[in-house]
Amino acid sequence: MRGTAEETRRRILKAAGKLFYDRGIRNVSVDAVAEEAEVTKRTIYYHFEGKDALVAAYLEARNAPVLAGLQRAMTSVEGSAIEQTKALFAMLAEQVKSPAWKGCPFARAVAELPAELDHPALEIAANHKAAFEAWLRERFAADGLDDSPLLARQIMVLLDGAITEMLIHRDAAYAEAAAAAAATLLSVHGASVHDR
Amino acid sequence: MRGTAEETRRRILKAAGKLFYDRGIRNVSVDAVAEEAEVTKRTIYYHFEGKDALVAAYLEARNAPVLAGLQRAMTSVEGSAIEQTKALFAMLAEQVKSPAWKGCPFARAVAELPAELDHPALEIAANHKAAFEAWLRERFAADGLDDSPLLARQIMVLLDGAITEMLIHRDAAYAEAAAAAAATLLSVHGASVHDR
DNA sequence: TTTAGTATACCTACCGGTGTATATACGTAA
DNA sequence: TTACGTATATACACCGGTAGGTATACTAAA
Repeated sequence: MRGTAEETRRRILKAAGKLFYDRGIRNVSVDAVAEEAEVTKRTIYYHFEGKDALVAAYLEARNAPVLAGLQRAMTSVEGSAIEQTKALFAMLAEQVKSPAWKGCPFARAVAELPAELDHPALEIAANHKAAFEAWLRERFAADGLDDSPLLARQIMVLLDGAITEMLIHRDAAYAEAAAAAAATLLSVHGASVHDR
Repeated sequence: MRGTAEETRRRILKAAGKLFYDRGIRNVSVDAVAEEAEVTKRTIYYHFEGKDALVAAYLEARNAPVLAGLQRAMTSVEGSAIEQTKALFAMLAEQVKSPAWKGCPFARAVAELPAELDHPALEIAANHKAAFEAWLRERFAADGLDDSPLLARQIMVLLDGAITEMLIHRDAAYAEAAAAAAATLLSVHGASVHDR
């Protein structure tokens, strides 16, 4: 059997994504990915240089969709920066209800991979986080908020903090607490509920 | 050769702690722990039921010292809740400078271990986080702050968020942003810089 | 016929874990 | 004090399973 190379590659990546995210990178063997993708291990090594490259490709593939999801969570609601930021944390609170939710794939990859081995995945994760922070900065600056670089950074901290706490406690209350904190910070920096 | 059992056990735990924290739990074999502890693997399995039990014991051993460190970071400075909370994040900003710093061992364990396997370490991590949150709650209530449960929760989010971001970016700026956010939240909830 | 892609089978290293022999500390009785 | 028995503690050697990775033969499309 032989589909196109691109199709096979996508199937491998999809299987890898599911398993890596669900069980953790080091807990998933290349054999397991092969079985999930209904492909032999040799085929995986035809398409990817090794497990590390597969992991990097997995994170790379997650980057754009996750970023888009975060942005959509905010822009899909009409309203000020405060209301949109609240929507962001509301989405988080919603996600934790699903047992399949396992936190942020990028943060988990960094937590799992020893830094000194400079795994290619580490840079991908850092770029992902930096990208959303930059997007937030623009968003807040567009609303004319004071010190949007600091504000964006603080929202990132709240976001990843809420994810971490929810992963540990499996309790949406942390997303709600983070939402309230975000609203407070935004209003202090000049945001009002009704502008824009 | 034979020291006391307690001494050997401590040596194993010390070695396990160093390696698990430095490289990640799944990246460290029992053999590696044995070598680091200058003990044979069989000795480890005499003292611990298995790797899972060793991991649990490692986290259990970290609980009290880490908690004490966090509390000391706050109580060692004179001043209001705001000043003490700032000191907490200042300690974090200091730690990230060390290359040996690898974030929160509890959060990393949770990120690395698949939840559905209900590894004993997961509960230990959750209890640790809950314990510091409870302590913060008491601390803030003692200062007469509004809604100390919410406030404590928000500080926890900022704390673990700052740790996550710093682990990813290796940049103390996130601890500083978190410190500023914490100060803002505290003052909104009734804290002043000079009370107490 | 060539060549990109897939399958079978296999390799070596190392994983967590164990069977068993041995060495030492310590309570007990002469 | 000494001799001894026993529980405790460590060492050595080993196990089956599985990890990441590969040699090679085959297959199907161009």
